[in-house]
Amino acid sequence: MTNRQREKSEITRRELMNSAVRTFGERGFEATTISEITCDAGYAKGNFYRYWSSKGDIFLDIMKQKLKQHRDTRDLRLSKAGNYDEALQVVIDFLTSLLDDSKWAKIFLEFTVHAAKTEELREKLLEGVYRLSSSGYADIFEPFANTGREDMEKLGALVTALFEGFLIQHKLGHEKLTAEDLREVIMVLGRYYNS
Amino acid sequence: MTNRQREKSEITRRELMNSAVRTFGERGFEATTISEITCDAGYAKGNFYRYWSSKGDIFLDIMKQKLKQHRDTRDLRLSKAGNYDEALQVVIDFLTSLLDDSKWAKIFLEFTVHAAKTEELREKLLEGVYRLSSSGYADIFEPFANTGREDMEKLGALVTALFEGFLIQHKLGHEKLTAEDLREVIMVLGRYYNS
DNA sequence: AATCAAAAATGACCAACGGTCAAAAAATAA
DNA sequence: TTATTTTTTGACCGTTGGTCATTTTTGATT
Repeated sequence: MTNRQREKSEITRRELMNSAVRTFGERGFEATTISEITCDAGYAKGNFYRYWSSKGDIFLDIMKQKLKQHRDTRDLRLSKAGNYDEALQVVIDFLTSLLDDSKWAKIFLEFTVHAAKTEELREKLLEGVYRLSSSGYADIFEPFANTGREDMEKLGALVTALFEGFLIQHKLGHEKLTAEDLREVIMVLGRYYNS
Repeated sequence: MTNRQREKSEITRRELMNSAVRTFGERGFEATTISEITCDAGYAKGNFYRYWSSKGDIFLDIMKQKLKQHRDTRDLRLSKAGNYDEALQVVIDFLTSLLDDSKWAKIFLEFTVHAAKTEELREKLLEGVYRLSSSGYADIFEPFANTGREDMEKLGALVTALFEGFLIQHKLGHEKLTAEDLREVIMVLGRYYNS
């Protein structure tokens, strides 16, 4: 395989990926079809499977990529945090930044529940790169916390649960809870689990 | 239509319904097919649509029925509650009883996320018979609460969000949070929103 | 018992999906 | 020009939810 060939493959891959991001973003995970992705990019359906093994496979790629952006911003700000309350603020801002892209947050949720049905996808999702993990949160809080790691992991899991439950309600069009409410409750829980 | 005919229809409906409950319970919402439901009951596929208009339609029936059982138990106990803390306990026990049937709780969640994609199903789900609604919780807490209805509705929405976020984690096989943790957090939030 | 209309049940059929794969097209090496 | 490898194609497969013209069963009427 020459450089020129590798380049062509790389271009095709990128074209398909861009088309996938656009289409998933417009129509969600389940409603998006492989044909849509490939035809929009100017290719035939079969070509998709040279680059990804399934619809879930490419979505994991997208998810990892999008989450990384948010996390990088968060980690930068986190390096400047000096105490527990500031770390809590950074985490809350991180969640808020996910919510600002609420279309994608909802699509992630749709995919998460879909993935729970498939052994392979479920395992990948638990790896941590793809999800808000409780141990990830624990790593963030532990340096500043008064209580033990166990409590911080629980706090992390609770924050994730609240966030995803919040998303379900917004997916259904039930908007009783605001992002501000979420922030407030996480502060309350954050203090509770650090005392 | 004679009585005998109505009876026969009623029997068929019940047979299909039983088959559906069994199959949904074994294989979840998406994985269950209409053919499975009808063939297991000894009928052809087409007959299903004489009784329900879609797969989602029959599932709503099942959901309503199962939720009603839990709610009836809850309301009975609620009538004996004398103060805010006791009402909170009853609500927590209600959620725990849903969790004890965790297989179905997860299937409800699967369906909820599925329904969010369909205009018709989404609207029905918001009606309240099919879901833990924030106004329903507010009705429960309001008579005993120090704070206003707005706060109680927020508390209700938060409890639902926590519960469903908890379910997502368990669907993925991530069991950092226990039912006991859930209980504890709801107590914390319950006190916070009543002060 | 024979006839007929209404109700109940059937299953072939449809369009759509994710995914497969042998074969064609394009690019490279000889 | 020819041979080989890489890239792309699109017909095809099995499966699904849902439709509907047709058949079977039922019960009333003569």
